[in-house]
Amino acid sequence: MARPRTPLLDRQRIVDTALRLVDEAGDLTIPALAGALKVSPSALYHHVAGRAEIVALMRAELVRTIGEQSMWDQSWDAALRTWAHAYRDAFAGHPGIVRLLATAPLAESFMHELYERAVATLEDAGFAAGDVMGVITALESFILGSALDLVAPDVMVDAVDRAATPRLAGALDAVPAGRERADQAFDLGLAALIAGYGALLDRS
Amino acid sequence: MARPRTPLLDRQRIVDTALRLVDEAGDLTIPALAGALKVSPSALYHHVAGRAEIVALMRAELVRTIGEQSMWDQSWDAALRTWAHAYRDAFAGHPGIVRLLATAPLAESFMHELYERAVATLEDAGFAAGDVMGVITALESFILGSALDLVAPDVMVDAVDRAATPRLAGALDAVPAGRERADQAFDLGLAALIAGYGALLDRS
DNA sequence: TACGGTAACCGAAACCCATTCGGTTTAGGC
DNA sequence: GCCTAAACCGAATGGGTTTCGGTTACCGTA
Repeated sequence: MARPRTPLLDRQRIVDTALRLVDEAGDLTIPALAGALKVSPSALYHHVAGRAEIVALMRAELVRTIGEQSMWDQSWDAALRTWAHAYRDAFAGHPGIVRLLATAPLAESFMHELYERAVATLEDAGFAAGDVMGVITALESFILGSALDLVAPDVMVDAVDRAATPRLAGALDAVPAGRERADQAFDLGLAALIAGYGALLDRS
Repeated sequence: MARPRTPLLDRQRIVDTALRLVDEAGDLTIPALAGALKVSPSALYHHVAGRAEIVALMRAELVRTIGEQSMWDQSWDAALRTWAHAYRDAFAGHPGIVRLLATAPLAESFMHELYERAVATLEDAGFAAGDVMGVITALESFILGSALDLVAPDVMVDAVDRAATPRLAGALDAVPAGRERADQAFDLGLAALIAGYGALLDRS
């Protein structure tokens, strides 16, 4: 029980296990992670600087899966649509992680390639130079907000007072439950946002 | 040092102090809150169920300030615009709080009145019954995502490699710093989203 | 006015978490 | 073969949330 003949840990194994753990448990604690790796908590600190770095690695892993798709050789609106869906699907695939990532900046160095291509696509499509980052940022805000909505518990339809708020109650009756509800809202919002971008483009 | 002649605590004082504390310190801990109230940590538990309830009360307080404004006696698009700005301004006024609220559901009972009016406004404007909640949800997602963007640290312009990602670097040059950057992106996205909603309305 | 129940506080303790440090064993370069 | 550095463990530290028992004060009731 000292140094093992073959290493038990490496960064990749830590990240993979952390992702799995967050998916299952919904949160990330060092003791639980160490337990899943059959290792003492302190052993982790020989491979990562701390919990914050593990979260950063998880985000990098997620972003890597997004960047693997090639989407920028389409029209700007199709590209944005594909990007947004890939982005959100990555979150949807690991529901527990959104909470962890929401409280830390999205934009980091491993995003730069992605941004480069997005900027090029939008500028070439004719968006004003001063608008391009705004278009990207607003879309990202919508995606992240939608990812949070995705993991939020369902609105309790039964909890609304049908006498006090009848029209809300009626509107909720027309809404599906669970994942499908969030999906519909996301698709609707994404379509509206991109339609609005199109109108912006026509004016410039 | 037992029961004081006049109570030191009540829920309102706890919430107010918690809000102030989050604004100043950026996070909320029971010891710090108790210290600010000149009270022992355990005393808080006679007035609130726990930390989670304090966070919920803070959200309720924030939402209350949003709901105080009357905005629903305008056209639907002006109403949504006013609502979105009020919503986000509430977050912007208490930057530290976004992080706390992002990790918990938005929709709670004290939101119902607000939703009722929003639903009525949108339905009366002609939105399809099946779309109304989606319109509201997508807008909220955008607002919450923008609030997170607001408190996120600035993209480090110096950190982008101008040789590797020249078009990103150029686009960032056209972007202001700090609060103004987030404001621009929010205004752009909000305008686009509502324009897209308008197109949706025309089709139904 | 006396009394009993309840409310508001404190202090200590229990438990969990992230992190650090010293100790032990092994791998790998010279 | 030796010596350094690496990989792990165990214990300890410090901070966080929450619970519990004890003490004093308020308040309704007789």
